Amino acid sequence: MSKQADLPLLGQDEACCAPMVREPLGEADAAQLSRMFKALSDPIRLRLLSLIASHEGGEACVCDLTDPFDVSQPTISHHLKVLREAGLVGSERRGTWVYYWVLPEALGRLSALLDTPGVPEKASA
Amino acid sequence: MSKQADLPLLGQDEACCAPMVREPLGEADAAQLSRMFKALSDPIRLRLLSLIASHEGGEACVCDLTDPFDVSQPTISHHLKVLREAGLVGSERRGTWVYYWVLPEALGRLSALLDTPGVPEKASA
DNA sequence: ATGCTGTATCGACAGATGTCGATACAGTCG
DNA sequence: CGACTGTATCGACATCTGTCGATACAGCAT
Repeated sequence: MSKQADLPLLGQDEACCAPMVREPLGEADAAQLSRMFKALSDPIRLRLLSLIASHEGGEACVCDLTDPFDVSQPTISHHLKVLREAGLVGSERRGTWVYYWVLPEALGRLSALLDTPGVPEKASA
Repeated sequence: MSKQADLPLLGQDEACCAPMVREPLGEADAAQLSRMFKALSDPIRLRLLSLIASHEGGEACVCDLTDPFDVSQPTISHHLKVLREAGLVGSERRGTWVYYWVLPEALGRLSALLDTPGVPEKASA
């Protein structure tokens, strides 16, 4: 995590949305999107994200997120930071605990990008 | 991010599909999905994928995929291999040229995973 | 066969990433 | 205040990743 330090956070506003099946990505869009996908490219981060997203109330305390994994607390903290800096989650300290929640717009944009029009895709029953 | 060499290709069949907002990912699913996201975590691969996906006929020759980038031909070949081994694209040699196409099911599964029920998400007009 | 073009593989290297233990910081509770 | 718990940062390290030039391989053309 060195290059990209100067980027504030990933904005919730930039980056294209149309399915990539429609038109080629520009360099800038690709750069930004790739940083979000990179945040999803680790199994622990993926599980963290799903734990947060599926936690009741839509948010989870770090204390809930450390136990399920076999890695150290600093490592979890590091992964949470990556998710946060990718713009995928938000966080806030409330008293003793720090809470994380998913930013649905970010996930939604990635989902839309990967959407493949024309494929049934299970008709989310 | 270490073990994974022994995995053949990413199967088109395993891995969960339900939005991660619904329930936490298991370790196995997370591992497989993370490898797909890792393939998307590079700007060049993202642009390659979108070039392939949006190319007429749904497939593109490597010869069409090399020029648009500032990197060497071996590097493009490497990135295409990563996409292929992640199960995101298929490829075939036809005479002199090698063609790549997107595997919509794979993208669709990732899209579904990231889908955030309850967010308008632009109502794909 | 010989050469030529398109694509893949190899070996090497700089830089990025995940992990850890140690430690600093933030709040709460005696 | 001082001790204690929860979380973040730091520095170090092994491994992984993207990139290159060199080269091998595949198929067409001469």
